[in-house]
Amino acid sequence: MVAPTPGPVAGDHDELTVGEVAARSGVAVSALHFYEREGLLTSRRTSGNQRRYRRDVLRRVAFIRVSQRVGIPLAAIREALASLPDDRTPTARDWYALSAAWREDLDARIEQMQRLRDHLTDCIGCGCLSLRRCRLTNPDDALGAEGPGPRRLLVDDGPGE
Amino acid sequence: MVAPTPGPVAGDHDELTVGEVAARSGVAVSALHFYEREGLLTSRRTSGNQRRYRRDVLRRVAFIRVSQRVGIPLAAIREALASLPDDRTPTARDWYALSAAWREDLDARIEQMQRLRDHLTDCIGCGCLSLRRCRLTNPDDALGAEGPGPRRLLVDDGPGE
DNA sequence: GCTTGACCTCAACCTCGGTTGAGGTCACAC
DNA sequence: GTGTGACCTCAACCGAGGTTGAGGTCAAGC
Repeated sequence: MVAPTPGPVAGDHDELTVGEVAARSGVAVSALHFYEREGLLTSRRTSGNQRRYRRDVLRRVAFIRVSQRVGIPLAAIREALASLPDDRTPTARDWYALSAAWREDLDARIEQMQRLRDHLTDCIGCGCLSLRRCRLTNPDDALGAEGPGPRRLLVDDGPGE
Repeated sequence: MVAPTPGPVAGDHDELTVGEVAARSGVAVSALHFYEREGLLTSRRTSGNQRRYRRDVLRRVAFIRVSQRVGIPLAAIREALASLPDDRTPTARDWYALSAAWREDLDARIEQMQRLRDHLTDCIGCGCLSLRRCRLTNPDDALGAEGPGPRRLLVDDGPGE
């Protein structure tokens, strides 16, 4: 069903068809089209209007999926990828700079999660989760990619309870 | 704008109106309605069909927001909350059991992120991100609440490159 | 030269987590 | 008893991140 059929594969070329990219990356063709529409990928077109990708598209797609997996929205991934050269295959140095930037973001997220883990049980158990002094309710992060809804989590518990 | 207006507040009651819950939790009234429709919250109705919440709804809402913040979908939060007694105010013990279950999930997520962080730079830089042996591409987690799309991240890099 | 599967575009639809607005009711204060 | 603001329901809409399907083209193999 995938590559080793005797169908039309680009075979020995060093450009990849959209189907090949899909098979190798595990991402649906429709998603690759979508990523291209959204400006995360680019492709050359053949005379017959079919997409041909440079091999480094695989690394781009991998970067996209890994980034999404940790909760980074596509818009932010697009911005990050925009720092890569569009006209040539990015070097290891290019990728290094990119991933180093992500590292900071990841560090912050990990720290936030650890804080959450370390205080979840006692905070929920004792009721302070709804108090303004609780560390969990303090939106002190600058990740900018949290979930939907208001940025502040909880603000007040009043005099009661 | 919040509680101390001379408007209609439930005041000294120990039940809360939807507006009071919204003000104290930092969650919009529309979101509270939504949570109730989705079965995450319950309320009593007055003779005039208005919602009245027990005070422990604040802790429920806090739990919902904290959980969402780490990427847990509402459906999973609803299931977790279903383990709380619906007819009485949950005890500290009830909450403890709930948050303990979340802890495991959090531990797994943190570990996954750390693995990602520790291998992101070298994997992307060296190109192994697209290789099947890469640890980042290994979907060995059992979190069940990852992003959309295929669960496997990358499967193959072929003989080239 | 024809078949067949991979490819193309475009529009519609989907889930999630809500928000917005219309049209109407409730309840507290004066 | 009337005004005002908080409340009610219901339906429509939003943005993110895609998928699905219709209708048509391209290209490799026989």
